[in-house]
Amino acid sequence: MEARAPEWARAFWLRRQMIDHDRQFAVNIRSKRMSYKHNEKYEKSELYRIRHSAAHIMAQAVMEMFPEAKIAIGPPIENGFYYDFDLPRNLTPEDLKAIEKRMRQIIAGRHPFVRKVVSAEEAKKVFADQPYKLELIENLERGSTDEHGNPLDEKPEISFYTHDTFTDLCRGPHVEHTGQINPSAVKLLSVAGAYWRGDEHNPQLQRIYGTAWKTPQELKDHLHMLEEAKKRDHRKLGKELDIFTFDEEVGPGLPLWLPNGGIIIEELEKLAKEIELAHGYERVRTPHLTKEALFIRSGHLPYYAESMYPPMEMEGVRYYIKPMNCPMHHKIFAARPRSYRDLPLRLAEYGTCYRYEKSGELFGLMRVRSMQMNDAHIYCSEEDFEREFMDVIAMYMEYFEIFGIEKYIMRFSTHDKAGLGKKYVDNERLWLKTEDMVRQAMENGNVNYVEVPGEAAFYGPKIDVQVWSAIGKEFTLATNQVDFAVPPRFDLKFKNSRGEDETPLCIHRAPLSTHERMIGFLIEHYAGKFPVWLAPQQVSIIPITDDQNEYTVKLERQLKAEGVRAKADLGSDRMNAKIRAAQKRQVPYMLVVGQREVEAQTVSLRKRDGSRQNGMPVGEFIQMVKERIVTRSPEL
RNA sequence: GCCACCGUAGCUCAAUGGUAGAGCAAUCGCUUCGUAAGCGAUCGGUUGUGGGUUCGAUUCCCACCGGUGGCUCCA
Repeated sequence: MEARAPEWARAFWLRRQMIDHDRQFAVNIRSKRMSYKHNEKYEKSELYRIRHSAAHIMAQAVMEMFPEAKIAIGPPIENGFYYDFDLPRNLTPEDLKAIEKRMRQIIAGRHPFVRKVVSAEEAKKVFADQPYKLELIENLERGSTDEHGNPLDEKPEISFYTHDTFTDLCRGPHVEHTGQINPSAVKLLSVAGAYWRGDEHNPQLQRIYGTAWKTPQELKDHLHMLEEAKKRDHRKLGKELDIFTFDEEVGPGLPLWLPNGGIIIEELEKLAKEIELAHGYERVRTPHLTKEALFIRSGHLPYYAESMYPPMEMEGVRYYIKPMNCPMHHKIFAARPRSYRDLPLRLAEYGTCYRYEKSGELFGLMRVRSMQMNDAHIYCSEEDFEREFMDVIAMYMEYFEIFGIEKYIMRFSTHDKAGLGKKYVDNERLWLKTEDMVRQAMENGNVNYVEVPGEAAFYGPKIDVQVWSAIGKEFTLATNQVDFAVPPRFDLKFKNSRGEDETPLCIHRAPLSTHERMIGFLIEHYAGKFPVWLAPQQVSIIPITDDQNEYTVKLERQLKAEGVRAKADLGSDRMNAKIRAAQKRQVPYMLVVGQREVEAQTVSLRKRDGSRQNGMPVGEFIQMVKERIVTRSPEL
């Protein structure tokens, strides 16, 4: 008999895998305040000083070009730096070239960076006509936040850094003199709009992004890496591999899944159904439309209206297209009286939702307006909460192991005080309580996570799994959310063992994200080389001459009968061209058949990695493919 | 939504103030070949859409649509 060790316990070897070292993101596990984007090691590095100094040099060049420019902030970032300016006119690509050229001249001057601690009075005098700097100085004076808007514990010193003719309010550190920057390892990349202090109600500034390295070779390598990343961008691969398309007349953010994409969706749903069955979920189905009343009750309308498609009116009643499935699932819970014996009730649905994302936020498949969520709602008592919550985490692990997903961070997204009653339901006591429940569960399960305040859902805290797209954008893939707020609004109740009414907690979870984001992510994760079970076409059968056509068709029939996605390639192309075509489509297996194979009833197997196995008996090949498919093996 | 840039054939790209070409793909022939492109022919575009300037606009200007890089926002 099996000891009923919590099923999720085995998953927690994960500890060491949590952090993406390549990105130099800091660990800062369980640190309350630090964003995981901070990295002390980076902040102490020479590269950081080089980039920080390059930002100042760029600001000098811009000030020379526009003496009336107002300067904002210019920090180093991952792989580079930026500086924000308020300028009399918009920058052009030619301006960037001129600024870059001027930067090289300044660098050649070998100007020392000189630090000077000043009083707030003095600082204000120097920056009297620099409103953004004045605002920063006032903040420093109050000791409330640093230049990133992060809260500070103690009142910091106010310091200036001066090189050549340029002085900036800055905490440093910098290189000793501009000559320590290699002028051929610096490059300005782009201009972008950016709101002052990241708030869209503030004026928009012009941000210049640049990159800087120690050597020209490092710069070259970095630019090369950016090029390589573009090649694995799901928007490019998705087109090349015929997975999805967008059509101007259909609308932005509304993907059309091509047959190949349809196959991947089917496979993912099959996987989800298997795993959810094993974890005790039941499948339900709900409409895409509901009356306004439902979303008023759920509380989505005040908090979420901006992201919803506008209502449509029929016979005097307003209907909304659903942006999420939860309210309907709540109604299924409420469809009949519930006993504690019914709990935990786990309702799953690949629900289709529509959200009106702002046009500029759309991003290929990763951010769309129509999506199918790997959704489920778990209704449970408080006592069952930890087990249920961690069972979802265990499910993440099961999936991530199948996909070989290793680079991610679990983000514990909590509320912040400022958002209470605005972004978040106004019940601080329950926020603190449920956050503590999640924290405890994660600690007990020994799962690593990073706590980030201000990222919670409006109804409760959550554990998000953060991943990065090929070109470095961060996305939430999976999510596991606590909801203490909505079940009471729906008046959800169950009879506990003492015969009393109790309100269940609700866990919203989406381990496989949405089809859209998951597949966008997987395309990049695999660089288009899907494992056999997910590959839209698994086998291409290629005759060497027309004489083998009959054998080729027979093989195709045989493979299809075994559930293998095989296709005979009978065109008039030469074998070599057919192989090339299959390679470009990333078909895992090519079966080349000539006279020898027909006679021996074998196949010559070529895998997409180029490896070959000649004279393989047909039965042996079929067995191998089926084994790969059934076990969802990552092996080719 | 905001700022900037971009939009030529299914795809990748070229060209010009005098209405556009190439390669690949597709189609049709020829070729029958042993592990990443055989040869030839044909087809394919009101240069994203609408307006304006001009004798003439695909090229210049404006608006809209769509995309890209950011900001804001998020599964």
